[in-house]
Amino acid sequence: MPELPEVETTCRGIAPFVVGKTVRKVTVRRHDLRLPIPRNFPQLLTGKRCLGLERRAKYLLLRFAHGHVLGHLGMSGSLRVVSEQEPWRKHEHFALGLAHKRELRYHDPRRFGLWIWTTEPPEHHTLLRKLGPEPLQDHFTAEAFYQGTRKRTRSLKEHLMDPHVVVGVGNIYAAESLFLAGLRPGRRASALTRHGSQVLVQQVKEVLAAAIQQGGTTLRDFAGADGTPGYFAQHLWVYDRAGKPCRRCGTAIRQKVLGQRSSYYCPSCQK
DNA sequence: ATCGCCTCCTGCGCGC
DNA sequence: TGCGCGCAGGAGGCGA
Repeated sequence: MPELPEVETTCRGIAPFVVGKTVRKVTVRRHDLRLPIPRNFPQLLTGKRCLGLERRAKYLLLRFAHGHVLGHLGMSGSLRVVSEQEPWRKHEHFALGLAHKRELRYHDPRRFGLWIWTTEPPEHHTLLRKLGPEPLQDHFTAEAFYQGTRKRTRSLKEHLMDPHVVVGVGNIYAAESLFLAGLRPGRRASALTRHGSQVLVQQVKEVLAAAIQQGGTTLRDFAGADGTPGYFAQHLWVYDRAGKPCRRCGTAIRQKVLGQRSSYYCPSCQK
């Protein structure tokens, strides 16, 4: 299940097979994702050349001359490039036929993902309009993050995971960056200090950059476009380690639910 | 505006 | 082995 590094890994992995390539064929087996795949997807895309592929937050944008495909992998979505001969797996919902008898296949057991068409500039689309800054860009600053936490009563972790505050920080990387910043996930956001924000923002950037470099995190079923897993999981400090000894001090890692999501922290290393 | 809870869906691992 | 349960990497939508 993808967070920003997994989406970025996917984006980079499929780009060579997609960008500049003409869509030969569109096959949709199931339309009923979080939002329905448009019925006219095949007519819209067949014979059209993909002019660009980019990631915004955890969304993927395929640019065509007449509009954009806007995709999101949800909790369990993944894309891979396969030979068109390859038998369809369970939960593969659509395929874009590409050059050299290859196909881009979308797999999503839980169907929380979405693939839609938009003719507006994608940044104006309802789903993208209100998103916060990209964490790896310079305008995601400690000062801006600090200001956003003022008077916020929810937990620091929920705040960090809010895509309107900053995009791409999901449950794993929120836990990891809070650990590395030495901050407890359950503290009120408003209790963050300027210095705390400085450290946290720096750690968010470092953790995400490192995860991208490692090809993302594979917990259960994430794999890059060629099916290879990511290697970040072996570096996790706290995520999914409840009861296990802290890798830094040996204290048992604690688990606590915040905003309906499991949160993990070291009660000794994080204040 | 903000918060906190609910929801969508399927699969997996656990305890009995 | 089989069942029921809780939980899973996201995020929009709701009522308060």
